[in-house]
Amino acid sequence: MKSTTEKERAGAHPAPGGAEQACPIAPVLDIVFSRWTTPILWTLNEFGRQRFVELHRTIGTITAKVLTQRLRQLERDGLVVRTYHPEVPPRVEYEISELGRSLAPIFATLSDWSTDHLPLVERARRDFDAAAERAASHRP
Amino acid sequence: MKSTTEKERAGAHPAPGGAEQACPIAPVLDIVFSRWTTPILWTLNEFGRQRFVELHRTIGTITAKVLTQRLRQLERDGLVVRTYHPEVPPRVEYEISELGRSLAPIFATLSDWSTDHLPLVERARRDFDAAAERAASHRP
DNA sequence: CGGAATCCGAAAAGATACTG
DNA sequence: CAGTATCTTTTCGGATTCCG
Repeated sequence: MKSTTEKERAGAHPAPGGAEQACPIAPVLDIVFSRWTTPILWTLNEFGRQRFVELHRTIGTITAKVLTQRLRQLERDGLVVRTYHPEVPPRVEYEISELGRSLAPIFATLSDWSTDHLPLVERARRDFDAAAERAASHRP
Repeated sequence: MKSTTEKERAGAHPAPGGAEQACPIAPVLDIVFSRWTTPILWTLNEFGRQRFVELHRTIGTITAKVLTQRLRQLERDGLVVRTYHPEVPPRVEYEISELGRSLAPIFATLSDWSTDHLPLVERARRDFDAAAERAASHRP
């Protein structure tokens, strides 16, 4: 048995479900597009090397525990490089790797899509909710 | 109070946390890159209009409940169009919308990245695990 | 057939306290 | 400073049942 908590090891990925057969990009989701991995990668890609606290403050709402977990996973997947400086007080710096930098165009495309189409999504939501509201009032 | 289950309404999105400030593409994650939304969108984009059971079989492992939930969300966000045919037995068809189709280039880019870099990720994982293994054996 | 309602277990995330 | 350990809370997906 290892000393680390078995359930929270960096390698404990969710589940190799069956959607992977039907959708070729499903594996990428677990690697890049989890709740916090994308903001982390985006921040490191945008602002360059940062130490733990800086990263923590930049992202803002994430807890230190979750930040550590996600950073470990990203380090294991080779998207982030962790550098430990054995000083007092200790200093740890994170930077995006070459492999991680290869995601930059995807982030850029996503950002463009966001500015172009996000308003349409919000519009669609309002329409949908309004229609549902009207339908509900017709049969109480 | 509405008649639908409050907790499971299509509009019940997770949480407008604070990561949205730091990362401009965070909002897109909840819309497009949830566990099942991507396979659903990809399938509809690839194979065209399908009815509920077809979609269910194509994706394979998803349960009907979750498929319904995600389809509702996608419909609300305007990425998917639902067509109800009042017949016996009832027939419902889903197809990707114009807005949903605008995601196609992103999916293509992601697919390319996957084939190019996924092996490197797996390689990095093996290296990381091997290094961790060696480090662990040095201090038992 | 295409759902909706309900109950349930696993997993992620959050909060807090503590350490080298 | 940079985590780890532990506990609690929230969320998600799965299984089952029932209905028009």
